[in-house]
Amino acid sequence: MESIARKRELPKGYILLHAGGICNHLYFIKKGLTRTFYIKDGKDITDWLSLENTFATSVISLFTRMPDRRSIELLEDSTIIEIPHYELENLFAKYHDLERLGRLWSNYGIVQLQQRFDDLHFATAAERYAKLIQNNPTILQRVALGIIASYLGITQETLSRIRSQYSRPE
Amino acid sequence: MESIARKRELPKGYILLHAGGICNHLYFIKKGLTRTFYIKDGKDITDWLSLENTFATSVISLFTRMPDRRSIELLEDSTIIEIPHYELENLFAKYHDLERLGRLWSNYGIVQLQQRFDDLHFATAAERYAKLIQNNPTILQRVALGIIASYLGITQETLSRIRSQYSRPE
DNA sequence: CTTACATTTTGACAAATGTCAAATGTTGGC
DNA sequence: GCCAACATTTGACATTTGTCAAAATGTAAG
Repeated sequence: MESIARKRELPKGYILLHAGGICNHLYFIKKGLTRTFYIKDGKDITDWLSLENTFATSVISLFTRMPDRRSIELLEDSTIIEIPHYELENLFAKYHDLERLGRLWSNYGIVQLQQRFDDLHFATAAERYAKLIQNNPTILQRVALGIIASYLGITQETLSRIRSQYSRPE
Repeated sequence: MESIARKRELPKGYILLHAGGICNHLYFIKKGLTRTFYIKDGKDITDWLSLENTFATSVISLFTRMPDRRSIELLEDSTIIEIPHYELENLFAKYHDLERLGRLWSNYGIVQLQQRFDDLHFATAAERYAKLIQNNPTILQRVALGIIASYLGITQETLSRIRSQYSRPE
């Protein structure tokens, strides 16, 4: 297995994936924190945050083998296990049980994405913020507010105002 | 194969999946059109539209085996191929090649969902509408505006106003 | 300790979208 | 053709969120 996955210790700010490229790896975050982001109309949009023991990648690029606008950046010094796309595919082709694991992993990804989709679809900014800190109380200590705001689909100023409501209940 | 999947001719308005239940089927829409929807704060929210030759299901419920708030309703008389969850799993367990197909289908689902997620994340209502009619010019003739609006994450009145802008360019 | 820089908050105002009600348009029996 | 039921548009106004600028706060290096 050591020939397939590669462990890397990388510093805060390191770019795992550059925008406009094809994503050839699945990244497992052993320690640390990444954000997946892209630039739209000059604005920096954070698409996803991956904490320790979760995966990061551009799913669109990994699965379609086409370029994607997303980049992945380390927000802290991190330990990353990177697994090349072709190694995964080889394993899946060779071992039925691993293919099953791959399928279940994809299904789990759909469920997570669907839940975030639902939030964005018809939840208010305040509801989304409440859910985030409930599911992830430590995130505020680790990620700048501007990034959190963009992750939630709002501006930093709006998030700041939601927070000030929060602390002094009417 | 005929013992696994079941073909059904069903009328407009038929409910394929009831809210609060566990979704035990993957539905392939051979002919017709379905919407997946749920009620939030008394409002009817259309989550997904499945045209012919695509699938409909509650992915959350199908994959987690837990109840979900979503229902699936036929918007036209339709021909549905329904495949029970356990038949799928049996096939996947038996045939590695089918498991691969299942995995690739899930990956394709992620890509689609990611694209809709991106739209909702930081595209304006007008951008989302433009994309929908570009990808699916016939949808307006087949689906009521209120449903389209909710699918796009806006109210019917806002959609109506976006449309009137559209027809007379400034 | 203090300067320099980045982050967060606040203010004033603009733009986008929602709400509710009424008017208009469309469709399918009878 | 006419009516009833339903779908769509329009109007007036409220609410939410965004924009831009400035002030306040936090943080790290010398």
